[in-house]
Amino acid sequence: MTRMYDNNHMNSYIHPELAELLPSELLAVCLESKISKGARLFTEGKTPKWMFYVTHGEIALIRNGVDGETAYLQRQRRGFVAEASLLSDRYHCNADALINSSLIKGPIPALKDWLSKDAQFSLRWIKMLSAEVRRIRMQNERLALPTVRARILHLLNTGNQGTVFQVQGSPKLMAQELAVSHEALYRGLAALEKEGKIIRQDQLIRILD
Amino acid sequence: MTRMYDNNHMNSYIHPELAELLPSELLAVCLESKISKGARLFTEGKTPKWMFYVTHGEIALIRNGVDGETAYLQRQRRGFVAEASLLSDRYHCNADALINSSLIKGPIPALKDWLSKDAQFSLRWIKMLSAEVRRIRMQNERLALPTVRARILHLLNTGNQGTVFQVQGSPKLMAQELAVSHEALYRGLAALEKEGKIIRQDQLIRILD
DNA sequence: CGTACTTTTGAATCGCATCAAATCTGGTGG
DNA sequence: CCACCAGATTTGATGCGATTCAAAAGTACG
Repeated sequence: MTRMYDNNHMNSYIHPELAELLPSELLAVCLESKISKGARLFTEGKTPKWMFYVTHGEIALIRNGVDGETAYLQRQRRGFVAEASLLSDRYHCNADALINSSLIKGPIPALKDWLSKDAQFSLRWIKMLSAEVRRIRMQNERLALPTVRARILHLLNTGNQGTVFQVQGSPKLMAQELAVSHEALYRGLAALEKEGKIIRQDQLIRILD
Repeated sequence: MTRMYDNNHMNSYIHPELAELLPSELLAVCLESKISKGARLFTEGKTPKWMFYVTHGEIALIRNGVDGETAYLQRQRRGFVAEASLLSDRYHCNADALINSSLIKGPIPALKDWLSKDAQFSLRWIKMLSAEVRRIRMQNERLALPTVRARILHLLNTGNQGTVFQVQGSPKLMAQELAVSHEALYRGLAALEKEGKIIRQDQLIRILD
């Protein structure tokens, strides 16, 4: 359950986002790895050694509250995890695999090294972080809405461009992302569908009007 | 009501955070400016020309929902505004002054220029953005909590180190930050005080136990 | 075919938003 | 200095919406 699989040098062809972001020399020292459902990717307080990029699966940043209950800081299905810890001397939260996942990891010392000598790479990194800031701010705005209905509509309107919204993972995960109970989400979606504002088809939600 | 005051070259001595972050040549081309309560600092869709740093006052990032109601993406009393738009070709939201405010602004082309040639500056910028990402993620975690009580406790426990929490601005603004009604916040604080978990003294909240 | 999980509906309860009103506060001008 | 006003703080009452618990129906998978 908590075993890490073997590491292998990665195949850059299949990860365009990384290939565009990282200098090729850096890409060459990145490794592919896998992690099993339930395993811990890194631990709060430890010194960051690797940057992670999720290619398949789902990784969650987790903090444990005083009561022992777990709070999700971020959930990542495709993209960076802990990109904000790159220059930190310690991780600020735990990261667990919610399902079996595939990752690419890059050694942080080398990353820092390149950032400090390759200003163009730094610029790209800044751009990536800026996009992340905007994304999280949007999520903030969403969670500040008082009703389930409003949060759903906000997600449909801003989570995706165009008239079709793709549910990431499952409706239950979507409920967690909206910080509402899954029952409330199901009811909210059903209400919107009855009103003719959306049409659900499997993983897709068609937005009308 | 919407008049901008004159600009002046800034006095770097009084802003240590900026002085540590920016190269001195960049600091030299920054300007001080003031903005009146209610005035708009920048507008969604426009091309970013200036980076802003709030020294006194309060600036809010604002998006208008479909119903015309306003949603707050960020509120800044001291620190950067729109730091995530530095490399964007357009602002992603509006920014208004909630009260008369003092700002320092730096020209974005010069900032970009320096970022692309001064890797150490880029590193510091990355560090600043990373801290912002962590801060907003924390706020996310807070808003995901279902009850007013839990949000208050989360803010008290994480919003500040140590046993004393300083209310930023006013309790009403604190309520908005927690996305609860001010009545609910007052009641929540009163309940916590009656339970002996906190003691309120003006702007300070002493956390017991 | 059974087991585990998801989806859905139902009912009870609780907390919060909202509306209302009273008190308190600081600031302004007469 | 006091009268006044605008806003903040506080308390109360009501209704709605969401959580929670429960249970049924649907679905995937070995």
